[in-house]
Amino acid sequence: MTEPHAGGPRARDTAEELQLALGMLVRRLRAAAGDGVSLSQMSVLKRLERLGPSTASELARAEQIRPQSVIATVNSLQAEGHVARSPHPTDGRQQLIALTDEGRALVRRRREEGHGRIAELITERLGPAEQRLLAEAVPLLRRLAEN
Amino acid sequence: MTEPHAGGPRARDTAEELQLALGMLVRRLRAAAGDGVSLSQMSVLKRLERLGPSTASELARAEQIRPQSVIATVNSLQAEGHVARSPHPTDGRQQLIALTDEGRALVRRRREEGHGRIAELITERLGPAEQRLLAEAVPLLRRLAEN
DNA sequence: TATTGTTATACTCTATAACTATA
DNA sequence: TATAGTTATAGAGTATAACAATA
Repeated sequence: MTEPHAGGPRARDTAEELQLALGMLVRRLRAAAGDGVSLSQMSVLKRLERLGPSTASELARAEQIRPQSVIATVNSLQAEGHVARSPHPTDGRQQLIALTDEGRALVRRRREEGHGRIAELITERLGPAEQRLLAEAVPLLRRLAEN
Repeated sequence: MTEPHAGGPRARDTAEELQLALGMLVRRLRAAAGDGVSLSQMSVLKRLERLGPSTASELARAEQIRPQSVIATVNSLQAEGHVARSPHPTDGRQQLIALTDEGRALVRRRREEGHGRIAELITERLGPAEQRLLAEAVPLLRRLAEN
């Protein structure tokens, strides 16, 4: 019964527990998404804040979803006044999507409020050492999620 | 500008990064869900394996979703032969939901295969020390997700 | 009356396929 | 022909509201 060098049962157990926790956390967050802005919408708004004005393709690549899916989200955000489209200066096929002032204010407000439920949970349920451990682990999750 | 005693900016940053990584990971896992069994379906199957035969209410509580939502998932699992319903022995209102032999075999097979994409990602992208760190952090995520 | 399960319906999120406009 | 954006449509996942059956 030799162990696989880099993983073995531990990786498998971690995977199972992680998947379970992931599902539950996402459900909890979705249920708690306030302000009338859904998780996906918020994700796109934050992405625009980081990237600046972007095309649908760029957003889709960053979010790891299809351009068609991003467009659906962008349409709803535009209808609510959080983003605006403008024609690309040189390529007539492209549309630049950008935060409106209102969208930017929404993201800022959300950040100041502590990112809602998840920050509350972290401070309520984890001690200082555990919070540090979690902070170290999050970049690893990020690596798992990246393309 | 006094800091909250147990959190402060660190918890807020962790929350933001965690939420971003969470969304991306779930999308990646959903896209990779094989075997014709979705993430929610698999979650219910695993839950039944842990809990044994359960009522819809019990499952809903464990999964943190509404009984109506669990019933939709159970209906699809039953149509595919992975679970079966039987009347509760003493309470005529309740239905016991249990894994069929086929459902049990599916969960076992999935575990032997290493829980699919997520275990692969862990062994491919993280070194041994990072895997240990992640394994320590997963129970914390679990705590955040619990009721 | 309270509890359990259920059906009907709707919304979010994402996908695939097919179309339009521009390069 | 290739690329960017888009529309149409569908399926998973979950919610609320309303109802039926049983306790």
